[in-house]
Amino acid sequence: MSRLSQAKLNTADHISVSVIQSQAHTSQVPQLIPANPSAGGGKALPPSKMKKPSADKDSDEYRQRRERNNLAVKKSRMRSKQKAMDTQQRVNELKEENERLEAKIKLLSKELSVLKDLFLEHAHNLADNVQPPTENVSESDNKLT
Amino acid sequence: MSRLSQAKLNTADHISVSVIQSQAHTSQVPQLIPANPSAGGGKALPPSKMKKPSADKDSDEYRQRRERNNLAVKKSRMRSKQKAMDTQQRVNELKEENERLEAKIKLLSKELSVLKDLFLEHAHNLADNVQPPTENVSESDNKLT
DNA sequence: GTTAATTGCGCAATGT
DNA sequence: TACATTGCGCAATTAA
Repeated sequence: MSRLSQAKLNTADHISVSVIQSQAHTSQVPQLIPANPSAGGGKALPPSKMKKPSADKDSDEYRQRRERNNLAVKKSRMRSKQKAMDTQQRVNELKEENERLEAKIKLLSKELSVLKDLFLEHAHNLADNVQPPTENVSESDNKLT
Repeated sequence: MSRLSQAKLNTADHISVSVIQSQAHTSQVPQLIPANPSAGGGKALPPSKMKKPSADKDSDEYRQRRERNNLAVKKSRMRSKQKAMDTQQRVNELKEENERLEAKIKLLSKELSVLKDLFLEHAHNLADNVQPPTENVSESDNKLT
């Protein structure tokens, strides 16, 4: 279990915040947007327990960690996408392989069918001819067309 | 092409910003964090073109749009994940199917092999016996083992 | 033109 | 402690 805080917050409590990257456009100051404009009464969050009102986010170390995590995230997502593509590729390959195999089965079945027919034919011939253990094989045996 | 602004900004220009959800923990004020502390000189972004310094983000309509988009995003991501799972499932199914087909091929091949052997046997027998239209068939003819 | 769907990205919590 | 994953929201873009 996890993400409860966020989900609760943004979805339920409506306490989302947003910031912008500036430069390319808007360029404004980060703004806290209480999606709950109605909350005129109580302060949603007790400003207590703020160890570093100033530092913390400004911390050099914090930024480093963030940056590294961002890289890790990007990496992870790339892998994820690559994996998905590979899986899709695998599906295509397996499909082809399948068709190949089915074709082979079809061919083998056909061959078998032919051979079996030939066998039946011979069996009939034998049934007619193999009678005379002493002197068989005569023109009359010929039942084939 | 797209996302250039963001990529440029955060990655290259280092003008990232961050905000928090508050409540469950930190609960601080949104803070702009110029990853580029060295930029003491020029104002990165001309504060011009701010139509609504106050409203905009507070806009009721804005929140509605955001909320709708958030839902859409969630939906889209769910679908994406589901699709990935389905694809993986498909791979498994195809693999099984493949094995099934290969087994069948093996079986058919075996059958064919047997029948062919029988045929050869018969052929030899015939070669030995069906000869005497006149009387050539002699033991000496037997080249078989 | 509006809305929904996608997509890249950063943050934070959590997993390893 | 570092890196990897994952859920989430934002904004830009694209597709309906």
